[in-house]
Order: sequence, then C-alpha cells, then structure tokens
Amino acid sequence: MNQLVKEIYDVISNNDYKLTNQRKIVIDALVKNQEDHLNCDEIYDLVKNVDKNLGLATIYRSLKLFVQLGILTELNIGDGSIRYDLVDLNTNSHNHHHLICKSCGKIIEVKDDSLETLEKEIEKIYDFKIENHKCKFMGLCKECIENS
Amino acid sequence: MNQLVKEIYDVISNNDYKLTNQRKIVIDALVKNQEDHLNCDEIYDLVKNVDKNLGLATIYRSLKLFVQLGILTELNIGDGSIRYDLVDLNTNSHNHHHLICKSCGKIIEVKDDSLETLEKEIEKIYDFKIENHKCKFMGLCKECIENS
DNA sequence: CTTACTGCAAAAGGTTTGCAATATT
DNA sequence: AATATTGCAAACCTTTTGCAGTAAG
Repeated sequence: MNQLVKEIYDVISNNDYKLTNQRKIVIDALVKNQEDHLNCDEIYDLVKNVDKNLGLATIYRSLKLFVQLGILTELNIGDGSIRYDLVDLNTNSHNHHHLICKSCGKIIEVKDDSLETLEKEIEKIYDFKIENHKCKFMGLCKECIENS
Repeated sequence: MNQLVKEIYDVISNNDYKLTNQRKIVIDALVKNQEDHLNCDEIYDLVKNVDKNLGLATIYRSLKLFVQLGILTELNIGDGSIRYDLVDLNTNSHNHHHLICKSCGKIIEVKDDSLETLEKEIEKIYDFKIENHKCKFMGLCKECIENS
C-alpha cells in the first residue's frame, strides 16, 4: 500500500476515529488526485464509481475531519467551493504556495519556504504568533500566455 | 468630501456606470469602516440605517461591480462569506497581507512589498505572469496570547 | 456490544437572477 | 427619453444537520 495512505490511516486510528470503508475510499480519491485540488462535489463524482451508495454528506464530514486532523488544508480559489490540498505529513510544514491561472483555472504548486524571514519580522512587529500561512499568486500560466 | 470617496466616484463615472444613491451609500459604509473588512450582510446592516429600502441584492451587485472596477478585492477568512478590502487606488498595488487571529477573528493589515523578489523568481521558474497575490497569515494576536 | 459513523432528506446559509418599477445620464 | 439600476421574491448552490439504521472497534 502507498506509504502516504498508510500514514493517513495511522493519523485517523491514532486519534480514535474509525477507519471506515467510506473514509478509505475518500482518502484513495484524494491521494490519487493530489494535483487536482478537488472540491467535495468532484470527489463525490469520483467516489460514486467505487461505492454507488456513498453519500455526499459523508464526504463533507470526512473532509472536515481530515482538515481537523491536519491531513488536508482548505484552498479557496474563488469559485465558490472549498478545495482541498493534501498536507505533507512528514515535513508538517505548509511551505508551498499556489499559482492560480485566471484564464484556465489551473493550479500550480510552488515549493518555497522563503516566507520565513518575513514571518519572523511580522511576528516581532505585530506581536502576532504565526502558525500557518496561505499564499496565492494570481495571473496567467505559460500555456494561456502562448495561446493568447 | 473625502479624497478617497471622490476617487471612487470617478472610477465609477469614468467607466460609464451610474453614480446612484445606493452605490454612494455602500461606498460610504466601505470607506468609513475600512479596517473592518465587512461582508455583504454586515454592510447591509450598516446601510439600512441610512436608507431603509436599500436591498441586499443591490449591495451584492454593487460589491461585484466594485471588485470588477478594482475598487475592492475579495478576502476569504474561512467564515463562509466573502469579505471586502478597499484597494489603494493611488499605488494601484496589492502590497499588503492579512494577519488573521484564529482565536478572536481579528484581521490586521500588514504593509509589505517584500514578496516582489519571490514573485520575480516564480515568474522565471514557472513561466507564469503574476498579476496579483493574496497572502494570509493565521495565528494568535497579541491580546489573545495575553488572555490565554 | 457500544457508540461512532453513514445515508437520506430536509434545512440552512450565502449569493444570484428575473422582472416590473424607478432613477440617472 | 433611453436604458442602466433597483427592490423584491424566488431560485440556486454549497454546506450542514437530525434522525434512524449500520458497522467498526
């Protein structure tokens, strides 16, 4: 079994939540489509092929739980739905940003931890303890620039 | 009249939209409560005191227009509603970030343009033309740290 | 065997829209 | 006078919730 899947299972079990079939199916969809930043409805569509009876409400509840357990973070690209991003459980860091193409909607992940200096500065100036950050860059991707 | 208000009026007129009483009232509420990052419903509450008949739909439509005209930007703090942030029309830059206290919900504005270096780097590596960015830092504000 | 979890359907937000009346240019 | 804008109510969409039945530990 995929190493990441195993780690996620552990987080759930170790926190005394039950490893139900439905949760496993949702996790499978999330891991297999990491790049896609799916929203609940899109996960529902995928998951129906595996278990026709799996309900939408169950997915909403699963996703909420996974966020609470630190397995996922929420991502808002302004389309009216919440999208989800798998957290790298090993580094336990949120050190990546998103490039969102305003033309085609593509989301590109950017690994970067260069915000740490800025964070330290902000913490000092504002007496604010930063625990996490979310950074989005909006613009045009390579393909959309070429096709315009 | 407030200089900022005058500038906003100009943007609306110059783009051939009508300077209606309702739009003026909404602008007034936005300018007078710049710090508060109001959502539509909160603006509705404020505005009702000025014009009891001003409808919620009108505010939604005004806010959409103002975003389109670059007068406002949308801000998502994860409470399920869209909040709004006045753009500094003179600098025409989006060079500020938000600190969001996860305990009391307070939003603190941080002036900073240190992301430009990072943006240039990202543009080069990913062939992505960045037009704007949104950056949120989540954590605990001074007061909430002291009261815990 | 206990109680957390699920599925369903209904409800609850927030936001959008159609239409007739109104106000701005 | 022409038409963009408004107010109202209904519609829409995403997300949440109550409850009875089911399954994981």
